[in-house]
Amino acid sequence: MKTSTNQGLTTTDRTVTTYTTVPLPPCKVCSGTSTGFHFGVITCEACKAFFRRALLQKQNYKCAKDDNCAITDTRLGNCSACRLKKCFALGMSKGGVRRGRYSIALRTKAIIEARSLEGREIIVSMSSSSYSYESHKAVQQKTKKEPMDISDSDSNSLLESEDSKSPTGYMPEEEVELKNLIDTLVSCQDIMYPHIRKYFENKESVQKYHEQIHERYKIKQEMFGTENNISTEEFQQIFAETGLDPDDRLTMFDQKGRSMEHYIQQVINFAKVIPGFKSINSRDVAKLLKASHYEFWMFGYFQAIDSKLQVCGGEDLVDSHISDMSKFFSEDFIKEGMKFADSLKQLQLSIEETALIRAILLTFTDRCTLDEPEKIGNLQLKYISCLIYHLQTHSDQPGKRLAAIFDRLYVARSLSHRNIEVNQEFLHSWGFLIHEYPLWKEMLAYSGNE
Amino acid sequence: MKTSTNQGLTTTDRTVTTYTTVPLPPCKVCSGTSTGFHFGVITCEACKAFFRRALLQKQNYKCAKDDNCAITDTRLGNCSACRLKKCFALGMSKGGVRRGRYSIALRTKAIIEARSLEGREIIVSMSSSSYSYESHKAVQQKTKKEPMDISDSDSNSLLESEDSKSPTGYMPEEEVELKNLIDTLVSCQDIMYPHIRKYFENKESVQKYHEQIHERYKIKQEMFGTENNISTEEFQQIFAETGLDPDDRLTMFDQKGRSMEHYIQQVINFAKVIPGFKSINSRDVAKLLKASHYEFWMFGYFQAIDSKLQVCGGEDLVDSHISDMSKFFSEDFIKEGMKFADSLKQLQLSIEETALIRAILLTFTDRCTLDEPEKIGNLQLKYISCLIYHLQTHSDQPGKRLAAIFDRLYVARSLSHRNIEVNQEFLHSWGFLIHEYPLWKEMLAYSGNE
DNA sequence: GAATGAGGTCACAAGGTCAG
DNA sequence: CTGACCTTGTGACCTCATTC
Ligand SMILES: [Zn+2]
Ligand SMILES: [Zn+2]
Ligand SMILES: [Zn+2]
Ligand SMILES: [Zn+2]
Repeated sequence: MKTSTNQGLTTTDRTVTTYTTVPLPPCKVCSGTSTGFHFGVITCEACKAFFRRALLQKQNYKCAKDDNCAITDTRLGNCSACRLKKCFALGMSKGGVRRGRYSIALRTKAIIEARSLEGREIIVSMSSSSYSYESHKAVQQKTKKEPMDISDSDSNSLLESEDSKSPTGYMPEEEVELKNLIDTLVSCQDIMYPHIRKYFENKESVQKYHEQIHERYKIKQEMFGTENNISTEEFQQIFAETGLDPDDRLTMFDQKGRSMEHYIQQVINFAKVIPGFKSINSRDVAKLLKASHYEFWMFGYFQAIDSKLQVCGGEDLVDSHISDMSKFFSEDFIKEGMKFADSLKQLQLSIEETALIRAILLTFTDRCTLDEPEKIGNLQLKYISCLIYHLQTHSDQPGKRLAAIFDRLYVARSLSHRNIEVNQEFLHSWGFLIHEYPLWKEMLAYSGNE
Repeated sequence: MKTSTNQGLTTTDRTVTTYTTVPLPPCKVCSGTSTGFHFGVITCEACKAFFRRALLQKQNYKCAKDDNCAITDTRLGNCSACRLKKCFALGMSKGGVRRGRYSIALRTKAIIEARSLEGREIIVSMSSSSYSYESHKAVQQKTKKEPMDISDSDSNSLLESEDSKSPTGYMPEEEVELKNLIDTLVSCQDIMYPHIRKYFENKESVQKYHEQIHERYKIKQEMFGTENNISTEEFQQIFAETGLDPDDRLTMFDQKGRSMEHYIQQVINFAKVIPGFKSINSRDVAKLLKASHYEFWMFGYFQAIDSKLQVCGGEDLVDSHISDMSKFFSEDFIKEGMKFADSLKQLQLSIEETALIRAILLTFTDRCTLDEPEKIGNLQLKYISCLIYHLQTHSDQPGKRLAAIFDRLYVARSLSHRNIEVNQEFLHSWGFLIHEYPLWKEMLAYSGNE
């Protein structure tokens, strides 16, 4: 009969993103149109064939130039030696490659991780400890064996999407499981950060609160003028010589310090409590918490930021205007953060989404060297599955929304990197006061790996 | 045996196999039998080797005559100097040549473009802006960065056909995408030109309509005789002297003018709405619309023409007999158009094919100088993919049909060139009345390149 | 049944060869 | 020198095992 479906023209149209999943980034080797993971890396059909051929018949390619030719779209001539070199540098290899269908969650996770690796070929190739490939290389389930594993047993099969609809009351076990996990995460968040829910449920009062902060700032401004612009150096000199606190900077520091100590304590408690984290060794937990600090805060408190009024505050935060914050941190960076918070607001995240996202961003395995990367990777997979399930049942465009969320996650990571630098500067200037706030200090001192 | 396995095309038997694409035109240099693209141009083996050799050992050929010898498909007697010159004039060059296999759509596009260049060597070589080689030379998209591109993605307009999935329910994503694009194009056409569909669905009533027009013409003819043959000059003289409209010419002009204004407005709206066009800058859009005007109309309204009765008309057109039209345009040209319309009718184009063809002919990048030729080229590739897909699923001889369609497109382009000249004459004679119809005026004023 | 990636096939265009 | 034919790297498309 008709059959005859799939054929021709597949590749030409892959350029356009598919709606149901996170979009595939371009070929890591040549920037052409990618068609999935090949030998462990997202590449185009051409680079895939090239690499396969290279493995097959060990051609001794020689670069005619300096071994650093750019590999662009290879439809035009390219240096084969450098192309192959780049393939290896990106981690392409024959072994441990995944086969068969991906669950949506796994696929999403793999792509996100690949994206977060952008422009890091060399590092990876040098360090040779490529955790980051875990997810699409030999993700394999050893699971089975282990008796322990995560709150919710094994069953890493996960939703399957597809049916998922349950208007009739009945609900498959897996769905129940995911639903429970979501509820639990939200509850944990509610318990540890009871105020966060208010940002979702009382947006008007939050708005008023922000206006008040702004009001107070204006009054202060009128009383004392705008000449608060004492530089960090000037301030420290005055303080050293006179012991005075000319612009309440120290008071603010202490406020912030106390607030952060409490906040961080709750982060730790959150991690202790949420499903799956209990079984992770504490060294890894500590690393994960430190590495995701900025993002974890941002996705919890983006609604506490008002980029128009340039204020930030809430019942569980230190209220402050950007002019206060910039006494400690780079104003540019603060503004970037505010802009980012704005973009999150536009997404209109729900509290469930927020809790799930925060769980996901806690469990990126490629932020640092971990003792149990697979375990944590599987955990993240679970959270991603929950998010996908939640979107499928609560959004009319789940694929698009998922992509949008992961796009934000991606951007947040780059901000997070900036934050580490900013924190270094902060510590340099204010480290002499930090000893009273050990948790904060530890958080600030995190500089990348360990 | 049977086993329906799929090839590039339908699989009646396995005999078909061959990728019946558009036939390859003869060698651009010597008119011999071509063997594909060589150094960017469709040539024969001989010319390919000749050009390669010429690049290798830079012989200084000298023409014994006047540097304009004809190059023929003979083994001996070709002037090497002129042959090489012609090679260069046609755009042959070593750089940026495609490697590897072609996708069906790309190959089709490349050949079509090559054909449309016939007899234009010199122009191309002078302008040195050889857009037309884009498709087989470094077509590729740098895309990557752009949030980009084309079609579906948001589908912010129009029905978008949500379901659209055919009887059997499931369908691979890529196919769904192509199908959606086709549906969307058809819908756009339906919305902007609601009457076009009637030409497809009520051929009998169209036929009757045409007969009525002819009837009226005959009646008028009997009443007033056939001596309406006042020439343009005579008419204008009478009009200038008396202000009279002896043969209703001015009334017809106004009718036509109003009709065209509306039609062109719908062309613009069509372009605003169809997937992919939204992201093209308006300067390019304007150029494309103007350059394809004639063809776009023809492929939309060929069924409104009856070459036997020599009439043209429909609900959204100005009904007229050839004797009316020839008051404004060259009768020869009108007859050519009618003949062409007839050939289109014989093809029995479906409404989907029509919509796709119209999208394709809007996006030829070699009609004029464009700001974003690659983008538009990629867009056209998309439309061509859709057409190929549609033919594969709806025609029993997709390859043949594709070739036939592109053959018509090719002929249409030459008519389009004639049309530009005809329009110049028209403007010359009737420009003094055109100011009330600014869109029409702009369309008519188009003379090739901006 | 649907999706995915390894491996395979062969269309395609350079570049080379060698009788004419 | 010419051009039919061959060799080679390439990449679009297909098949199939695997996994969900
Ligand atoms: Zn590539
Ligand atoms: Zn090189
Ligand atoms: Zn030739
Ligand atoms: Zn000559």
